[in-house]
Amino acid sequence: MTPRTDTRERIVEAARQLFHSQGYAATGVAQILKAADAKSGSLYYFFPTKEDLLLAVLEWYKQNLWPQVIDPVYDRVTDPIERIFGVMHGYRQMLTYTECRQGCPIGNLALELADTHPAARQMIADNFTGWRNAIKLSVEAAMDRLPEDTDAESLASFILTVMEGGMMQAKAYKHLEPFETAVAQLRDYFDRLLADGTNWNAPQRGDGAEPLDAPQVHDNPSTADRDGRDRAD
Amino acid sequence: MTPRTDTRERIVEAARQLFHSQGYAATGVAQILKAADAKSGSLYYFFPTKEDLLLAVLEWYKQNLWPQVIDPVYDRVTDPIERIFGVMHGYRQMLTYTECRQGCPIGNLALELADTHPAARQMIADNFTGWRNAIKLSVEAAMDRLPEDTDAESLASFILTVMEGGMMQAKAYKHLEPFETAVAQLRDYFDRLLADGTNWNAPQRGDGAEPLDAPQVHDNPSTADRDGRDRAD
DNA sequence: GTCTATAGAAGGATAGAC
DNA sequence: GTCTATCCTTCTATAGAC
Repeated sequence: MTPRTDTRERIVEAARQLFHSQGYAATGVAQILKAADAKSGSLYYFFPTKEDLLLAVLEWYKQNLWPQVIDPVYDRVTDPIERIFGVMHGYRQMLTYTECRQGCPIGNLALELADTHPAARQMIADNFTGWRNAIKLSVEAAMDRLPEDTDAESLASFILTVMEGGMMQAKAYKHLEPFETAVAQLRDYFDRLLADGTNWNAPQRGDGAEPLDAPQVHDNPSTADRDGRDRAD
Repeated sequence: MTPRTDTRERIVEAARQLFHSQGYAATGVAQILKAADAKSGSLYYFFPTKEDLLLAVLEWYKQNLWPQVIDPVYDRVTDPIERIFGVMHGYRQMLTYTECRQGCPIGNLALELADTHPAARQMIADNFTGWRNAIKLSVEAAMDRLPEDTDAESLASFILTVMEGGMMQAKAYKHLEPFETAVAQLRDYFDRLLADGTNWNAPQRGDGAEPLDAPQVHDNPSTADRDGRDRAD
């Protein structure tokens, strides 16, 4: 047999996708092996237990936060406030592609495993911290437009809160609306924070800080999906 | 044997607690039976499948939202804004009692099961809708102090978003701080909404609408847990 | 590193007596 | 309605050849 050098990665990738769409406990090792086209001998050669495979998946998410989630947005958008909403827009697009299935992989695993799998809980917390730090960079970059007593850490944490809470409801309702609403309310909050920003010499929105090729990044609250249809399927 | 008349309820209650602390897939029928002191014959007499038991648990949560969550707060607090933060405070207390374990039972089940168990997903959505409607009542009661274009439904949905996102992070970090932060930021948002409220003839906070016996309901943002210790265990 | 085969426990669910 | 006994599947993990 030609020995494949990517077996470990294929197993991690298959596990990652299955954990995301079905959850950890509901995904059997046999199912992962089938999806990865591998045999149990290979899996247990790389990972002592299923939980170690889970930790590798969580490590993958940690490593891929910037290349997969942050960079694509921060490369297109320069204005710090719009970078934040650009990241939210990225999740919105994911919800659209998946018809609101799956949601946030870290959030899913957090609620399923935090109480029963201590090592996984720590990795999940690390993932949240990484995300919050990425957003915090943008909050800090916008500090000159925000109220003087703004705590960048708290505001970044709140943005994570809104993202996770919005994704959860979108998944529960199988509808984009609750997520759109959450983002629109967060935008309203930011508008009020910016209106209260005391440093009027700092650059404002629309002064060229926001590139022209990223208009789709701005979620317009007034055009949020409000067609009145029932949120159920 | 003395036939017990509460067997069904004991099974539902045991399942409810175990699903809350371990998740649905991770909880075995045998474990439920042991906790409920019942035998499989009884369980399958009342419930055709484990999933039907899950639906009964979700029905229980629906029935108990007002008596267990809303009424205890609304009975103590009359000011509509403080009622909202009183409900948040109730969850804060639960997090304290459980040392940030468990979190929101509905949120947990939402992320674990929404994609794979359609009937459960619908019940979960119904639970969210019930919660949102309860909060919406208070938002509507405060409309005369909020900006004219406030959408009570959206704001109530956003409050649910903040609650769920905050609980998730508290569970992931095993620390109250992210929840406190979320509530403090939501309070800040409300303060800004109220400051923008145009109807200055409407009753304001501190005019007696808020009862004196409920001072503990107000989460003071400036006293939020900020001891700087690492959020891990 | 990967294969086949399988151990050994736990999973959900059923049958039939009482 | 509740009991015991058990069926059959699936689970995680291991053993040992290659």
